Amino acid sequence: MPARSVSLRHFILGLLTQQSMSGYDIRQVLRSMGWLVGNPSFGSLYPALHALLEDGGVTVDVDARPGKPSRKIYSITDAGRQTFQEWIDQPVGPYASARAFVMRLILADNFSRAGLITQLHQRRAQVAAHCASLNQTAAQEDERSLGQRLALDYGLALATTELAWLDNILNRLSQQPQSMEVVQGN
Amino acid sequence: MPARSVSLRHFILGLLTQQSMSGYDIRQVLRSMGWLVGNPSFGSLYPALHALLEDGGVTVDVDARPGKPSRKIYSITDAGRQTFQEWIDQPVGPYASARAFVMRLILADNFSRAGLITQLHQRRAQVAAHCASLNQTAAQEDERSLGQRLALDYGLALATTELAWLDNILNRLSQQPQSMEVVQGN
DNA sequence: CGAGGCATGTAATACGTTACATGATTTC
DNA sequence: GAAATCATGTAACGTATTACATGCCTCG
Repeated sequence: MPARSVSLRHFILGLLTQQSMSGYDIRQVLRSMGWLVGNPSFGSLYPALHALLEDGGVTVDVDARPGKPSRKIYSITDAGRQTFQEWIDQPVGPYASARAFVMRLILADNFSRAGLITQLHQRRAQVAAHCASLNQTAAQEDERSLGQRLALDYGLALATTELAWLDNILNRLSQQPQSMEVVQGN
Repeated sequence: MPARSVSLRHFILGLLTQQSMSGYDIRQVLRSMGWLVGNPSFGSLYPALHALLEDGGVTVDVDARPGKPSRKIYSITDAGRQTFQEWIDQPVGPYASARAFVMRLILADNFSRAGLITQLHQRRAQVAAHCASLNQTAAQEDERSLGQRLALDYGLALATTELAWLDNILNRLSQQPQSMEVVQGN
């Protein structure tokens, strides 16, 4: 019973809670996010879907369109929903990458509002810890190569921005607890 | 002849160009960078070193310290240096993650100054492209979930910061072409 | 004397990428 | 008519994670 990270499978489930779609569609969504979630190839996408099928997390409907290549539309089952909920409810590990966080962000609609806020707080704590650790490393008076100094500076710049962003969103969320249009201002 | 990314092996080689060290030491360096380069476990570190040994990229010296556990100090060979140079000279792929970039940054000392600037420019171009792609996605008037809007906003915030950071460093590098203390001003 | 750090390793497993394979349709 | 897009899939390969296994030293 290994505590798997296995994000792709769960991510697919998350997308399917919002809408039934084909493997190809899923890839389009992923692509539209650019780098953010990586560019999973079909070689990982289709096997993931097949695995989900076997586990009973999804069902297929073949959409045979005369003339055009037929599509396989995957829909999530109740079991799939439950699996997904269990996954998303558990806190992200302390070393979660930005990518893992973004994936959860994209599926934020599947959180309760409170769940979303919890996720954001957890991320905040982790980024803050990362920041502190970088600062600590930077403060050491070891000889350090130019590259290492650059990398530390880079990491701190990004982490600082992320903290500010998180605070910003958390503020908006607590100020306008009913609005869904948190990101509308620009 | 697959164009491998195989970063860990090359990254180890890069570290060894700066100093001979043991597997444990390498892990310490990695740890000191926090998230930036991930936390490769020994399960990947040691096999990587063994593989490098077989390929003749490194040599070992056993440092038997009476009383204490003996350490295996790895040193890079000429062949290893060459392998590393070839790797680092080739441009990063268009989908290189921040992690891949940071790894190259840390090894920046192994670039010529011109090489470093080239790397930074390449990264700049890629981040700019990513940024543009996110903006394009954001501009589409599709219905979009809260999560997707949040993720796009997040990605843009980070990408924008990264662009600014890159410009900043590139400026300093071109203004003070001889100084190594580019990151000294905090 | 127990916890945690130092120091090395192996084996099972699962995961993703790359390349390969197919075939129809739309666009230039 | 060639190239790109839609649409699905398989197989080989390499790689990382996890868990396991060992042993000594130091600090509290």
